[in-house]
Amino acid sequence: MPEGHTIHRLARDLNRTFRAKRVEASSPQGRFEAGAARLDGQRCCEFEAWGKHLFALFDQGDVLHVHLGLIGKFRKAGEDPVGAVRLRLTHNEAGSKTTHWDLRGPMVCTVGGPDLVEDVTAKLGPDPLRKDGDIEEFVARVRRKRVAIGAALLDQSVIAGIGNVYRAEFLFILGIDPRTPANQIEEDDLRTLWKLAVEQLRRGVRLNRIVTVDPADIGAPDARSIPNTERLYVYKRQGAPCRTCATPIEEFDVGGRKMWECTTCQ
DNA sequence: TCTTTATGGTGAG
DNA sequence: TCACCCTAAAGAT
Repeated sequence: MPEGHTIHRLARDLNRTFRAKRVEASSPQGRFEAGAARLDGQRCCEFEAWGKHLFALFDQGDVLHVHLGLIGKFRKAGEDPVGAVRLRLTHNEAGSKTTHWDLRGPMVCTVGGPDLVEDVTAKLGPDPLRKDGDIEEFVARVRRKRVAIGAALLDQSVIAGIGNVYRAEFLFILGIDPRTPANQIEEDDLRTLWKLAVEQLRRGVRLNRIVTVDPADIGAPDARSIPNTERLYVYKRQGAPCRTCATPIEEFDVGGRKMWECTTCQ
């Protein structure tokens, strides 16, 4: 379930276990044996996220780079590895409980040197969840794009961390047709879009799930209490009535991925 | 118990 | 544009 909020939440949770700690690394599945052996026994400085990319920095300069892709998972696990565990990280220290984190099905899992973070992030746009995420950089990058705004929002070199759910939801909330050429959107509207991304992704990190619906819209006391079936405005809701105007939500393709919109509100 | 689908991205053609 | 990667939840049977 990985859009940017998932990766930032993972970095936060992994830091709680591993920051400034010695790490045991292994590859029960065997596909990452050399990399795990290289990291085994090293001290982790910290985990860091940029968009959908996760890094672990080690004190000798080594860097672990993980990208979950569509189906990857990185979770706390029990004593015995289950299934194809690419990488297991363990914190095992006298005086504290042994903790395992298991990585399965990642699109990327590699180890490199100190330049790895820079090499990867040089290709990425600003990340609305990072302190260095720059709104003007976002505006400039979008305005260089002639593709539809719905495609531009999925382009990680324009804005890092947005996926197929958030792009559909943001464009609904702002009343923008996904097919509008990116370079035709007003700068003020792009700034509003960035601020919405900051606010929404922060909520995603806090709740550890994507909830874009305004609680007031459905009479809920707060975002946390919104049930999963009511947490989104348009994503995967084709045929269902728009929560604002009851027009049936439509599904079509934008930028090679499925998109949903309310043709009345957008 | 089975089949389908997915919040992603790359690389071949 | 499409096959592919190859996990696991959700849906179909």
